[in-house]
Amino acid sequence: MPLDDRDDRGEDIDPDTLQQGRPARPHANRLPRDTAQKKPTLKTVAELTELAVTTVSRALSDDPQIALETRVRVRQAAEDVGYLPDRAAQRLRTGRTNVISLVLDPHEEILGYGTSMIRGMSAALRGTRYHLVITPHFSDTPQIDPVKHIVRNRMADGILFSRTEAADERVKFLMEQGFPFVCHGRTELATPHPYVDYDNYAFSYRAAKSLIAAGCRRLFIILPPAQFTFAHHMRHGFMTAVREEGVAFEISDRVSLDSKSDAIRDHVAERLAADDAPDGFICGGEVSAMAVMSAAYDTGRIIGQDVRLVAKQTSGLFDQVRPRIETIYEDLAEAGRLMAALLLKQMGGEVPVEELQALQTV
Amino acid sequence: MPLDDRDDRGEDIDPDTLQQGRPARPHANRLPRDTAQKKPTLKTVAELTELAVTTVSRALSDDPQIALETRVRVRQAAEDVGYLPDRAAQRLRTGRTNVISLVLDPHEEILGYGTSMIRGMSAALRGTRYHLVITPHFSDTPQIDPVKHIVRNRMADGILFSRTEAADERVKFLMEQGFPFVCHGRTELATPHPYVDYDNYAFSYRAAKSLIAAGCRRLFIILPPAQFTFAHHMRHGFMTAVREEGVAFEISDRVSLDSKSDAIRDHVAERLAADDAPDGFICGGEVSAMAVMSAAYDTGRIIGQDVRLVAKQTSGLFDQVRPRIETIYEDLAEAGRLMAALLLKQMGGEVPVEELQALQTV
DNA sequence: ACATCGATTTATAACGATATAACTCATGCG
DNA sequence: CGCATGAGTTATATCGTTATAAATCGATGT
Repeated sequence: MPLDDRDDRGEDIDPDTLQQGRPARPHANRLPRDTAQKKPTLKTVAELTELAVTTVSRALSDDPQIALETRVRVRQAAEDVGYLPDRAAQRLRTGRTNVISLVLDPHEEILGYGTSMIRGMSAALRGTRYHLVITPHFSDTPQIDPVKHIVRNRMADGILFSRTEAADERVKFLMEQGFPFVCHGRTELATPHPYVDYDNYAFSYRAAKSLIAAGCRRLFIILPPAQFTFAHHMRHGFMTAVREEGVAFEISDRVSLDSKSDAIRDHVAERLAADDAPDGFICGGEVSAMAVMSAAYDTGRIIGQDVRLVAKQTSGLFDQVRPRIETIYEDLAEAGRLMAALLLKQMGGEVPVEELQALQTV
Repeated sequence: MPLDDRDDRGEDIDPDTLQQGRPARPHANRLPRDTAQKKPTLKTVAELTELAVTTVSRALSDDPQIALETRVRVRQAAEDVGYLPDRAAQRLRTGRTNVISLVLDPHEEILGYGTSMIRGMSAALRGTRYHLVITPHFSDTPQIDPVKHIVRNRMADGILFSRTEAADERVKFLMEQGFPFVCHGRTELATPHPYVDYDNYAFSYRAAKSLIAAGCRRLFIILPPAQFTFAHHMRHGFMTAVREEGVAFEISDRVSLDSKSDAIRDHVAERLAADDAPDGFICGGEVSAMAVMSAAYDTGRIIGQDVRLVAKQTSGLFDQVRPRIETIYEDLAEAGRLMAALLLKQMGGEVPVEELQALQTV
């Protein structure tokens, strides 16, 4: 790899940083003396060192064929003129972008979601040649659109995404294309694929057991929309627990974790007002948990006494929510770290797909 | 502009989308017949139409010099083979990236913040040649690092960012470089620059007036860290109101909007336990408002009775928070829309800087 | 008939990097 | 003395696009 252009070590102090009145001219020279009227390229360094462009290129990528002394000299010259390789040219020639793209739906439920995950991914990518960029995607267009766009335009060398569906088009597409990716959540496709998932079966199993142990006799669970694989996992864990214990239950069919929070609140409030009102709630997300809490409040129920609630916690939000509720933590920063790590591993060379799968326990 | 590569119209139905067992081969042919063993380029289209590469290029960019009939023919042929211009090559040749970069700090306070803003920006960019990508930045490294990186490596044609400081290094740098940008929030630099800001003076002025009108006699405001310009605005609005009304007040010096929410809660709880406890709180952010609420709860205060709270609302969170609190809304989606629009205007040609400044009223 | 013009189309040269193959030139060995 | 060896360096071609200048050709005007 040529000059490490990732960390902008702050060694170039602009002396004119304080000159306010000066009109902005495009790409004003950064160096005190007018060494660089325009951006330095390999040619610039080549002329400076009286070597061929090719030699400079190889020297900068630490090719052992180039004499060590030459490599040092070139590296020094390159740094002197502030040479940075042109990403576009590198990309055109090599087909590599040095970019990893996270396709993220800045959905309401995303609250802490994206944040922590991004944090983990950035951490895992720090020190590598790769940059993380986020491509926003909104649920009003097909999930696969941004993915196709990235692949076709080679906007990245690898893709990360979440909200994986049981028959995920993105997974199919990327597998076909042989394009590196790791997704958060599994599919139910026959072909194995790389993923990082959280044990949502265990989550709702444990949540249900906990509610029942606390005395709840009618459980209500709000699931993700059915197309997401983890909806099945959550349902399954929930069903196993309620069957084992033989308590009444309901699975919301009118609202999902992705519903507007007002809709969730209204629906829950309605159910709470009924004769057969549930006394225990399970929410796989923070927004829906807030909605359940407001519904309880609005109908005069006290959380922790009249009704109980177990929610999945992915941010620090519930640390400040009162009354306190029971939460089960999903470490999304770790998930992000893992996803990026597995992607790197995958791009590093042929790896059996089993080594690219990870399940986070609750 | 050549073929619109933004919207992946879903016209290519992969017939083998269901073939699971098939091993993934890199960039398998998408078309039924093996027309394209490899990615089609201008050359491909040129051969097909028996025209020169140059002609095809110009035809696709709707050059009036090319006969209309030819343009139509070329466009058709390009579509037939699924031609998409190579971004890297375009970028190398033209120096344009067709990318706009939002540098975002996925900070805790960001909750709804980023989400809405991104939504607005995406909306404003829809239908243009530009793509929005988000470059995450964490507060443990200088704010200017990712900006420098983007400019030096020409990772984008324009930059958007938030959390503007009074003497913002990024603004200075970008002005010097003549690089297009719009920031959320103003600086206090002498040079005027493009920005979109919210009237935070009015926010805290109105918040304070409202609390006083409701009977509060000792106001407590939690400000952003002092380096951010809007900290000054908020302070000023607050001070004006309390002076006009002659009530007691305190400005938190131990915690800021960026403090960990636990720290805010502990501090507020401490103040609430004191003899001279405040009875009215103003929070410029959602996380800190939650912290104030939990502190009130933990010390046995009832929000809306014993103490009051006015918070800035940027997401739907407070719709579900109970008891309800008074909020003042800041429309971040609109801010994002505006920022992107002003950036486009700026990149479109020389525009007086006054036309690139916007202030959102409360 | 010939220069000129307008409407099209095209050849050529970049943009900045790297993969490939070829070139130097001193050294070692038979 | 000639030739293979190999370390070190370099020339050339190419990635896919577009800016620039030039070429083609029938039609027009004098």
